[in-house]
Amino acid sequence: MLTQFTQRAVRIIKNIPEGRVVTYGRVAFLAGKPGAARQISRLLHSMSEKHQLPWHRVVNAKGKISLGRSQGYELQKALLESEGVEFLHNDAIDLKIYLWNSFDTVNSSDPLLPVQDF
DNA sequence: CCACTGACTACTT
DNA sequence: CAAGTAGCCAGTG
Repeated sequence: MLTQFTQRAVRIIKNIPEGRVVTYGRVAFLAGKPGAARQISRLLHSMSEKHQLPWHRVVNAKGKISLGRSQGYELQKALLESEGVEFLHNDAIDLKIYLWNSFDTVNSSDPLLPVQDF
């Protein structure tokens, strides 16, 4: 039996558009449990295959990939780059450009329009 | 029920 | 910037 939080998180992750990313904390926040970022990683670990989640579109708050080299770092980076996500010199993604807010697509003609943080 | 573990985060040194 | 700390809470045993 999955918790409501988990179900919401799964739905949110499945809605991340191609070429955009979200942070663990953001997913937790949108799922109703701010600060429960760690549960998202656990969720991805155990359910990404079963629910066909775009797990590679989830990165940490620094805009970096949290996977180790032996855990799929290269694969995640390759998948993101194939969707058009660009990495900076320090292997980080510019969240001002690629972070998906779930709200910024409504009135935006440009999907890459920078989102404001608050 | 208790203890422990995370692909995390924000805050403080 | 690096390192430490304290929250976080679903799974697992």
